[in-house]
Amino acid sequence: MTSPAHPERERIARYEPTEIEPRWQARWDEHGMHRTDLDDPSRPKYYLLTMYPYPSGDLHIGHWYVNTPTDARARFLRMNGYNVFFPIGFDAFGLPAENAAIKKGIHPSEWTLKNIENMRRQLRSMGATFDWDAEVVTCTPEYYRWNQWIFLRLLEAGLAYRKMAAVDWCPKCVVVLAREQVEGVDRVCWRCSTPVVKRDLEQWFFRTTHYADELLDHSGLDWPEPVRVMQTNWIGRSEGAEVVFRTAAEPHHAGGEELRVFTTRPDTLYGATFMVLAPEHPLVPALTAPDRRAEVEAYVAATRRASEIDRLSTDREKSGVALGAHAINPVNGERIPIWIADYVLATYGTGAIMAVPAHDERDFAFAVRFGLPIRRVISGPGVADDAPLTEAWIAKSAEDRLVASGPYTGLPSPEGFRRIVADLAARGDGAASVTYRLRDWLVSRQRAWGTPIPVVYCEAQPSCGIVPVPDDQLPVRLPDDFRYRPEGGNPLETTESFLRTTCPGCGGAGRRETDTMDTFVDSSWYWWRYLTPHKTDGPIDTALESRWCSVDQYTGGAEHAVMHLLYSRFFCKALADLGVVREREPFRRLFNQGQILGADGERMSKSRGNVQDPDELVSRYGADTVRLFLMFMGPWDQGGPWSPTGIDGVHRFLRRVWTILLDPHGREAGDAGGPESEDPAAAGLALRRAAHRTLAAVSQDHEGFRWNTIVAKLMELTNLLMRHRGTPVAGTPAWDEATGLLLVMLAPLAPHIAEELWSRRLAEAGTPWRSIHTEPWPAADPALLVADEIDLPVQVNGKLRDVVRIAPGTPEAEVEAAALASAKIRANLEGMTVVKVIHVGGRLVNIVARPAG
RNA sequence: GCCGGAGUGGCGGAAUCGGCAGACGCGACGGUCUCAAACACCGUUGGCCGCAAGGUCGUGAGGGUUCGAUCCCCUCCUCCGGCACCA
Repeated sequence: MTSPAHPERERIARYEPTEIEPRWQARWDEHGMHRTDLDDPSRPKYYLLTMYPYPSGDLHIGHWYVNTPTDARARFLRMNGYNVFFPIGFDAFGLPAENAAIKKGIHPSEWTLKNIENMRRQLRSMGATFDWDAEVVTCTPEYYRWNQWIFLRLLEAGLAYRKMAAVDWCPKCVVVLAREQVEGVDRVCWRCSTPVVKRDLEQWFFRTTHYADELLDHSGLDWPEPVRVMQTNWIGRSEGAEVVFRTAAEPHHAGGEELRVFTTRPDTLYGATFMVLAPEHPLVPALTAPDRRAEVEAYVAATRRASEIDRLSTDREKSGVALGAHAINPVNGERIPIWIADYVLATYGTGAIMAVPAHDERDFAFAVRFGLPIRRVISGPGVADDAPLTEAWIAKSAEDRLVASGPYTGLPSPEGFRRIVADLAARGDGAASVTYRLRDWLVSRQRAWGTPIPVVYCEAQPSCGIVPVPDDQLPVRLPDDFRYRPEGGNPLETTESFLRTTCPGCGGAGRRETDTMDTFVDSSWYWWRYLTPHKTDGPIDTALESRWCSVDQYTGGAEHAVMHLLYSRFFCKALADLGVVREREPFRRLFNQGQILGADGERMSKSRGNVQDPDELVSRYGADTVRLFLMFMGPWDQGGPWSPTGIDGVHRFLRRVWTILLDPHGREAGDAGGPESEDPAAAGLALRRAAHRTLAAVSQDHEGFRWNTIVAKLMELTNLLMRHRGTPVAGTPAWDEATGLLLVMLAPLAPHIAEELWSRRLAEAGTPWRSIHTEPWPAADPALLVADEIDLPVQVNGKLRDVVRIAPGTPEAEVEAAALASAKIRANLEGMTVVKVIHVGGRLVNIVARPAG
């Protein structure tokens, strides 16, 4: 590297990020620069939240992709005068720790805490401004105690309750399986390949449906439209009616049982030609005729092996079985057969539908498959009332009207809807009703590595039943000594020290609940805990919550668009109603960054072996280069497969900045004659203009998280400075202004190199050190943003033919005259007649012309 | 399958109130420096035709609206995220 032939380049030290970066990180720590004074009233607050990571063991490049741009925003906002709170923590309960524990025979807590230790170190190497004093680790009793406290409050409020629900069960491992543990189309256990079965268990739920309508309301939230749409569809509000059918008497069944169906189209009630129950519907056994029993039971068993995604696939051929029973249509007394089919879900509506094949696609497919009657009861304008149907007729127009519907025949469809519902309601055979696709949140997990659900089953005689653990006995701690047994099962069920307790009600024998909570519970309120992570007399400091919430900006992956964000919104509303917090919405503004995939285009995971280790890149290029490269790769919301191609370009850019700042007068061997001939004053003005244009654009790009274009613009400015290096412009006040702005603009993105060069600049000027990260973000000078001439494209029939140079504000007529005067344009208009001239002010002129004659 | 998103040079991407497609970077090619190489710096770089001037095609495919479409509408293809026990 030291060639005597290059004396110029030896004047400055080489850019050595591995030397610079740890030095500044230590200095920032010493100065406590990133500890937020939550009580500072002098500056406006800004709560910047990034989704906390799962401590999987090693940081991969995806963590950098998620966190370093957010850190750039934190730094940018501080320079803009905000008191920024930017905390970090660990989402520390979950399945991988249990898997590791089973594999290595260690306690999941040991595995988790070790991972956290390593990840803290790696996170620090980003040079991110996390406030580590606020750190939260959800697997600590200090944290999960308050999960339990919140659970108890929800229980008291009737927002937590128990009911039966089906789980996927591996009979061989004797465990409940997560969805990702059920593999393949034949749905077998990931460990032992045993076919998975459904098992019904009594489980705990949170009543998210209580807030369904409020959750549909996203007003006042600055969230990406796709997320709002996905949540709206997920909640899936449907307005319709419940209609009460009754079962008919059969040799095997007395009849008269109520069968409630939910329908969004009560106006098609006369078209119901059969009824379909979910195979899990409680009346199925009673309704099944003896000669159908074998077939029905086989079908129910088969359904319980299928996933919901398969069941709802419209791609698949419809399947089902008739029960050999009938229902009576309340409007016309008609007997229609009752079937079961897996496309009807027990968890939606009433678990039963009236099938109107003429006007529902799924029912149509089912009727065709099984030869069931299809009866048109809605027709449109210009269509015969009995026109045959080749597909379901779904609300073709506002003028649709009822046909073959008894007294309702001829009514417009909406009117028929209202009248039929009103008449059913008057007779007690139905009522208008709203159903949601959203289900209550099943929070029970049959796992050992999670928050114990704080209830006790009293085993005294007489029994107190299910007794909540009193607040003063919280936390219910996980045992330190549980063992995963080779024969499987939830270890909590066999850990006597945990299991055996006394009933808080009567003091008699009691058994602890062994279900733990879904880890989404942890992540549904962690941002409040960041404000006071060690508070012991409650989960949340209300005064700080009032002051700091809602979160001003939340950033995280789009994979959380629905569940995590919806659960968090549910928690916020429930806790607001309980008086624990004041705000009803947790996150005012949301941004979804994309995901970095492995080089193979698949999600990065250890098992796939496609994980990119950032440490390696950091030691080779430095954190600043890695940060900048991730921001430069493309739009932040896009993500994409990992490829290091191009990281050298970003590194070269930083080296050029280094060279420009430390050696402004140097020349490189390959430099051309250079712009010495240029007028230095004019060049200086051009430089200032470029710097201020860059500043204006960069400031704007920050608001939209457009890191890639910020970096590109800084590169352009740098290229311009490079051209003036070694010319009389270098070292002038214009040069100093431009290089100063460059450093300030670079500071949020590449904080170490900016700080280093800034400190040298201050030292050279004899000014005492002040961190560049406390510099105020400058405002662009509007006078320098206006160009003194514009190159205006001129088109003929939409094709670019010439460019004319005009002064801004030139009157339209003059611009058009100039365009028409151009020799190239005249040549293109040869033999043509100008039809019209379209002039988009300051943007372009388009001359529309036709062949003459 | 359903819901949501994305397809632009050899590669990552830029430009969307409908107005110069390809900014910036990688790679490649040529040059300066060097005994040489590396580094650094300067220049060229969408395809096709042309010595050039210039022309022409071109933003996943096909159609439409418009003076003008990467951008709006319709149909289709591919990939990514989610689908309720991964986080």
